Order: sequence, then C-alpha cells, then structure tokens
Amino acid sequence: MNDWEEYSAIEAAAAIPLSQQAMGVGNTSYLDGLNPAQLAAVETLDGPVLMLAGAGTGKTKALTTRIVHLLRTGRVRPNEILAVTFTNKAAREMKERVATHLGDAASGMRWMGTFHSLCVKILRRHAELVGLKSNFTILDTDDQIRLLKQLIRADNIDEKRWPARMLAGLIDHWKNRAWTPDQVSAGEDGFDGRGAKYYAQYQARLKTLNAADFGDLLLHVVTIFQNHPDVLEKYQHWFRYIMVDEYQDTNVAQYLGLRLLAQGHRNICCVGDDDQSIYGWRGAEVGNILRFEKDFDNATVIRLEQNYRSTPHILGAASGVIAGNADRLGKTLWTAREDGEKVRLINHRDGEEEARWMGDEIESYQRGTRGLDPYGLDSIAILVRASHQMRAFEDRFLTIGLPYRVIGGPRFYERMEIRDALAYFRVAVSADDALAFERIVNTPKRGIGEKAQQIINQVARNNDVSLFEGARIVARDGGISARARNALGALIEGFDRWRVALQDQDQSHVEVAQIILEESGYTDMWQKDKSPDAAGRLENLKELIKALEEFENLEGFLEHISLIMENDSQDDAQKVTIMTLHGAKGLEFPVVFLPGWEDGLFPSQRSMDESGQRGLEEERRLAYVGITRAEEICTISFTSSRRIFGQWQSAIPSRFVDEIPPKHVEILSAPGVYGGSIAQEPSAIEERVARADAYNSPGWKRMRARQEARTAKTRSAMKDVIDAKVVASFGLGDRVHHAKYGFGAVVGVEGDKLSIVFEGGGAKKVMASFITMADDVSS
DNA sequence: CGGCATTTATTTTTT
DNA sequence: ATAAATGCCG
Repeated sequence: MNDWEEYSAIEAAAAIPLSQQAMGVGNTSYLDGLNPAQLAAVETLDGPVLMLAGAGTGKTKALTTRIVHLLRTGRVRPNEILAVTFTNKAAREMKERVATHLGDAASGMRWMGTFHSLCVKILRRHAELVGLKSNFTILDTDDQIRLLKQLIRADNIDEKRWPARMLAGLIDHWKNRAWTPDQVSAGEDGFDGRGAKYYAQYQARLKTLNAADFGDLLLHVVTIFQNHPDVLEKYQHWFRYIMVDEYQDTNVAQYLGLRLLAQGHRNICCVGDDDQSIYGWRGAEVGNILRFEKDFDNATVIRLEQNYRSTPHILGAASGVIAGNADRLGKTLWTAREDGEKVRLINHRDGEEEARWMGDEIESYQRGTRGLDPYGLDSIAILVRASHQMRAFEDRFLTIGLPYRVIGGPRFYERMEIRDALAYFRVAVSADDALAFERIVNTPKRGIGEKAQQIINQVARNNDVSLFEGARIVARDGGISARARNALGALIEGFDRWRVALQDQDQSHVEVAQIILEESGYTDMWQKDKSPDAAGRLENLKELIKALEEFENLEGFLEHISLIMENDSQDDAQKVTIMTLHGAKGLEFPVVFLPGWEDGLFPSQRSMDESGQRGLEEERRLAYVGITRAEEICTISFTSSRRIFGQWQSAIPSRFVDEIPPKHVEILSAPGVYGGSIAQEPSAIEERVARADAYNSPGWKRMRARQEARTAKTRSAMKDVIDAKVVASFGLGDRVHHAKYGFGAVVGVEGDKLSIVFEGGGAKKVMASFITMADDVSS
C-alpha cells in the first residue's frame, strides 16, 4: 500500500535543500558562548556519543546547537536527522530553538518529535506488517480499560480479583519491555497464566478494531524492525544521525528500537542524566544509560558539569544527597557563582502549620523583606512528593488570598467532558469506532442501559456488522424497551445527519462539531447539571471547539489529539507554582520550597516496599531533582506529625535530610509554631523540639532517636502499651492529641479520665485510652 | 434504570 | 478524610 520508493521520493522532495549560502557555511558564530564540554558535545558528530548533562548545565543548548552544527556543516539534510524527545513540549522547544538559528530549515526536520509521534508516522507506513490498516485508531487509557473490562467480564471472572486497571498496568509493563504475548506466555507471567492469556486476547481484539494503544506504537515498530530487515535497513539509511533526549527515561522497547536503527552508521547521540532518572515506575530503565558504553563500543562520553543555575550551597546539598546512590556514572557539578544562601531546613508541627508558614514566607519574599529584592510569585515554586500534599497549600493560600497555580492533575484532553465530546466526533467521523460509540451511547442518559447495550452488541455480532449498524438494526427492529428504542433511533438519525453536514462544503467542521454537541443533548446535560464544576466543563467544551479552528477538518484534529495530551493554556498572572517533583523535572525557579521531607512520605514507603534499594535510589534522585530546581533559595521542611488517610501519624525527618552536608544547611526555627492557643508557656517537649536548632547537634540526635524509638514502639504494640500504663503516662500540662477533638493540653487527671483543654475549643473529660501524646500516633 | 448507601483504596504520569 | 466505585432498592 505504501511503496517505499515512492515514499522516499516524497520524503526527499520534502527536504528543504540547504544552499551553502543560506546555511552560512563557514560562519560558526553559533558556537560562541559554549563551554569546552558543550563544544565537544556539539562537534563530536560521528559515532556513538553519550552526553551526560547534569542539572542546569545547558543541555538543551548543547543539543540544539549540535543539530544546527550538523545542518550548517552541510553533512545532512534536515529530514535525515532523527531527534527524539519524550514530551511534545520538549520537541516544540527544540524545534523553536533550532529555528532561531536556521529559520525555515527547522521546519524540514520532519523526524523531530516524541517517541510516540514518530512511531505513529512509521507505523502508518507499515501497518499491514503487524496486521493493522494504516488508518488505525489510537486508544487512550480509558478505552484500554473499557476493552479489558469487557474481556474480563466475558470470562465470567471475579472483576474484583482481576481489576482491569491492574491488567492494563501489567500489559503496559510487558509492552514497555517489548514483550509480545507469545514471549510472555513463554516466560513467567506471575498471574497464574491468566495475564498472558488476556494479553493475547486483548491484542487480538485491538487488531479487529484496527486500533493500537500507546504501548503498541512502540512495540509494533520494534516488531517490524526485528522481523523485516529490509524495512529496518531503509530507515537505518534514512536516519543518518540520531539524537535522543532524556535517555535515562527510555524503556526497553525504545532502547531496542534505537539500537536497531543505529546499528549501521552508529551515529547516535544520547543525552541524559542518570541522576535524574525518576520514571522507573513506568518502565524507564536507568540501565539503558548506565550501559551505554557497553552497548556502543568506542563511545565518546562527554560530561556537562558546569552548572549555570544554582548557588554553590544548593549544588553542594544536591551533590551530597545524590552521592548516597551506588549506581551512578558519576558527575561533579560545579559553578562559577559565589556565595548565596544555604539550604534552609525547618521543622513544623503538622502539614497545616507547614502550609501556613510557607504562605507567610512567600508573602515576605514577595514584599522583599530581609534585604532581598522582591520576588515575583512566578519565581516561587512548591514541589511536593505526592499530589495529596498540595491540598494543605491550596487551602491555606485560598484563605490568605495568595495566587497559586497547580500544575498537573487531569490534563485537558483527559477530562471526562472532553473525552465524551471527542467520542461523539469519533463516531461522526468513523461510524465503526465501537469504543467511542459505547462511550456516548448513553451519555447523556438516554435510557439505553447495560442490558440494551448488550442486545445491541449481540445483534451487531450476529449480523457481522459494526456496533453502530447493529444499533441501527435494533432501533429499527426492536428488542429493547420502546423508550430506549426511540432514543437510540434519534441518536442514529442524528449521526446520519451530522455525517452529511460534515461533507457539506458550506458548513465548517467547527460549526458541525458544535451542532453535534448541542443536538445530541450533551451540552444540555451539563447545563442542567447543578454540580459546581458543570460551568467549568462547559467552558472546557467551548475551548475544545475553539481548538478545532486550527485544523482543516475533524479527522485531522482527532489524529493530532490522540497524541497530544497536553494543556498548556498560559496564564500571565503572577502565581506561586505548586506541583509534584516529577512534574518539575526540567524546570527551574529562583525560590523553591520542598515540604514533606519525612520518612515514608519522602522517600515514599511504597516505593521502598515495592522496589527496595532500587526504589530508594530513585527517591533519592527525586530529592536531587527537587534541590537542583532551585536557583537561589531552597527551603526544605518536615513535620512532626501528619494526617495520612485521615489518621494522624507521627513522622521522623527524611533520611535525605541527614544526607545533606551540614555545611550547606541553615536550620530555621519556626516562630510562633509552638505557641498554641492553650499553652501559654511551651511545654517541655515543645521547648525541646523548638530548640533542636542544629540537626547535627546532640539535641537533634536526641530528638531523632526519641522519635524513632517511639515510632518503632508504636508500630509494634503501641495499643497494648497505652492500655497498660495509660494513666501513668500523662501528666499535667502534657500536650496531647485526640482523634476527634484534635490537640489539647492536660489540665487534670482523675483515675483513668483526663481533663483536657482542646485547641479547637472547650474542656472535656476523656478516657485516657483515647488520648495519645501529641507527637505520637493517635487514632 | 437511576439514585442513594455502602464499601474501598488511596505516589509519582507521558504518550 | 475523601473520593470514586460498587451494590441495593424503589
């Protein structure tokens, strides 16, 4: 169907010829301003190159300059460079930066993009080699789950024991390692053989639907390269130079594909930082970058170690932490900058207090106190380990009216209303998109419930027609309730009408899209919805319609949208950024706050439980990423107790805190933190905690030891301990905690009852067994 | 079929 | 604590 020769001809024609003059051969001014390491990375063009680029060392600059250099020296045409990134954002940025040097030539770089988009491009050309048609649809995670659910249900298996999500994760895991179903069943599966079976069924089903999921995009391309040497060879010749960004994040499938492509000329340049590999949990293999020199003989390794971002103290702190990892290629970041503030460390009573303090702190930065220039809110970020930490900050900032922006969370195209709308468009464009049809057949509610849908499914299968045509038959012949039948008939009629409208030259696809959403009753559904977020959803739908304008037709839009799951709506107002550490990779801020450095939260307990030492090392890299985001001021904080899943947990400082070299740290004491409303004078405990003013001092060590011992005790048999000597353990003035009433101070002891004045207001008599010391676990 | 009650599981996230 | 997902009843 897609003859290679013809294709090559098209590609060649598309290449914008670069006349020597236009390219300015001989003019190498673009090399000015590179440091020696960057220059080496730019000028070492042939053979395998590993560019180890530490945080803030000008990686993107080196990478884009290298591309400019390749093109300017005239050794390659723009479309013969394969340049791969992980995100659309990175691809766009690179393209823009090349364009500032080369103008139009950058648009000739047709093979610069994300792994996924480039694989789609290749796969559309050779789809038949893996049993697909070139117009295959790309499933998102939602579709994937629904499909798997159907398979599990069809098997009459307990859906609880076999959650579709888990199976999806498993299949994803296999695809990340480029395992096809037969390779899985041949090996181990870990799920009594069922996983492999479902995997095979799932792949078969995808083939029938002429669809591929995200993992397939990579896997299929690797399969094609492996099974069709002739095809591989053409691409090996076509891509004369290969560049890979964020190499530490590649998974096995990506690695295999790259290695196959590079086998001939070996002109592959991988850029990355093993210390910033933080996506192991989704299939990234740090091993890929660690092994580079073994994979590619005679590789040139270039280290970018001069940091242009942070102060020496921040770099020192980060280096100290990351030094705790064993599996590293090793780099030593240095900076020409001098002085700067030490990394600041502070302890708080709980998460709310932490948020309160940071809010105040940010406001003082904003005003420019302590002799510093005022910082705009845009230059301040709070980076958390887990997104549930964000809530405390949002709450606090809302009450003090501090503008903030949360990065992350559900992306625009992942929102329910957007997916629903897209499903309508998908059915309108191609009637046999069964998954899309299933999604919207009863959205808004049309009275076409599960049972009716089953009947439609059955009729479609019996007549060997698409789901949509099956629905048409059901609507005509009946078999479901009259009400449902009418609704179904109306829906089908609607789609018939909309399809005609889409063909109509006089009607723009934007208009038709709007008509679809209105006539189907979808916008109506949200207008009638009285939930608080309905208005926002309607706004989103409007935005979606607006986005359509940039495309020729609906088809073009849908093709793009499946791969671009980003929403980068910009917002000019000055706001504090709140995001996860993962989301912050690649970004930088003058002022960075790193809250929640407590063992269990960060490093995450789960990470350590599931992946042991490897998990801990990844968490440590995350700490490294966090610290190195800061340009001037980095503040780390931890709390003494935190509410997790509604339960108060006492916390000990993260082990990473101890790993920061003391000479780079300044301990802050939080003013007013311990002066609770009741305790006019701080209790002995409070005083001791407050005075733990040097974490390398004996006081600090004592506090840690105490907390550790207490936690250990709690985890074993705290309950028994409390019951046994409950009364004896409380004295007048003790700061205590009750699960329902919160914190308070003991004002009286009578037998096994304690009189307590609670901070939340009021004195109460409570059984001692319901009380714990304030910085212990309470329940 | 739809609405309300109960249950259940809660890191990180791109394509 | 809380949200999402499931289960039960009208």
